[in-house]
Amino acid sequence: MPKRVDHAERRTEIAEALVRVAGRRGLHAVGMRDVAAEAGVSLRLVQYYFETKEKLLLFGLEHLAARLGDRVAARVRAAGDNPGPRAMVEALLMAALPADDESRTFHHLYTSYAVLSVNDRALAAQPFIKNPNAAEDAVTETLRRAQEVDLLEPGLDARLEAVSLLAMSAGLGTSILVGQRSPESAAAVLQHHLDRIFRAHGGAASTQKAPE
Amino acid sequence: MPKRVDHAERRTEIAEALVRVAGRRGLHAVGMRDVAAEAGVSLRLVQYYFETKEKLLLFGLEHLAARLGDRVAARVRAAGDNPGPRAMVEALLMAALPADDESRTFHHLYTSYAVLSVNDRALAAQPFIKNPNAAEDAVTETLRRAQEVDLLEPGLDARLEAVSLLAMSAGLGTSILVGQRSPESAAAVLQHHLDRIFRAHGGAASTQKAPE
DNA sequence: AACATCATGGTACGTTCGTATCACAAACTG
DNA sequence: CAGTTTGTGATACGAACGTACCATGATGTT
Repeated sequence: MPKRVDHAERRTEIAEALVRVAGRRGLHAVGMRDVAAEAGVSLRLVQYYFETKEKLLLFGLEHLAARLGDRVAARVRAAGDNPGPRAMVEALLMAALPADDESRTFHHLYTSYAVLSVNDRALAAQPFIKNPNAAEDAVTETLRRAQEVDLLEPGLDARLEAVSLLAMSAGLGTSILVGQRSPESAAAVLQHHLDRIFRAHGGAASTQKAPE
Repeated sequence: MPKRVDHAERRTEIAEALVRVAGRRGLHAVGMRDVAAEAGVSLRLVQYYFETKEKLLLFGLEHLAARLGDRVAARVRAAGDNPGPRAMVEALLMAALPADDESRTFHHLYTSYAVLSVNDRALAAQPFIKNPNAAEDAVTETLRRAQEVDLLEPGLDARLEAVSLLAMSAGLGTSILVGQRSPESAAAVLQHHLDRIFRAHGGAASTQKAPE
């Protein structure tokens, strides 16, 4: 049986098993044995590809962040081949809302990791500062470009608006997660705020009606 | 030694020990023995006053929510004997930001519980829907009163603004918690957004200095 | 004074968890 | 073909955890 095997691929499979089972039962309740069972391999194998649980968790977080990034990028791409600034920002923010099962899991686990990172130096490093900062920069840059072609209300501070939007999106995401708010109502709140920032004008391709 | 003892008081002491130790080491890492040690009692005692760990956690959450409520109320009261709507909203939102150690612990643990509540029906019930809804109602009501005396920019939807503000505050809180943003910068973002909603006018006692 | 009840301590039990160990077959290397 | 490396299984081990059990002194009641 033991043929040569691609470690990276194997690790990814196991990490995805981790994400699945953690999404179902909560990150705190996941053990090595659960991950092994979910991945359909033996406990020993999980140990073999990640020597320790902490390394598994760490890799799981990186994997999760990467997948989240992919997802956002896909949404932005899906907004059209040359999307306007508003459509782009909208896609980015909406992708971050836990609307479907997959993004719900993302949000749930990302928050779980965030909580762990408060007490675990190793988890804190990258994803909770670098990634949000990247998102902030991206939104800021998009807003700046919108400003240059006069698509924004005058007198706005692009970075400040970017931070506000992302904070709002994150906060709304959490309230969806705990069941306080529906995804639709959260999306409406975001739309409303975008309406306030972007100038209303005739024929743009962004504020259509009901998204999926 | 065994004299008659006030159970409620005892339970509160233990719950506060739970909050302290959980704030230090993370909720996931707290066991009965840790709580007992922190409270300076025996393991048996913790078992005696809360038969099961789940009940301890549940009570801890209730206690935390109540203390958080007290804290917000105190901040609002501290805003003056008859604070204007803006000062009131400001106090409420700022109190929710993890600026000092105590509110940092609040935010940390509240988020921990929120994550647990996704998979634990018993934890979900009250605090993550009822309390936020109450806050939302309070802010909405305050904004409505501000509208009546023409303190807001015209044409705003009070409830929508309240939701936006609270979501932003929550999102900023999390980013402070994970170390992405400073409390000062988060406060500035909130102030900026309040400036946009409330009409600028001469002598209010709220929007003092410069952001960043 | 006798007795029930309350508060508390100590400790044992069964489980689960992360990790380590032993064993072995397949695949590559020379 | 011999030998080393690599992938995989089964299982054992020690620690920690939540809970249960047993004991006992203090308090209140009759």
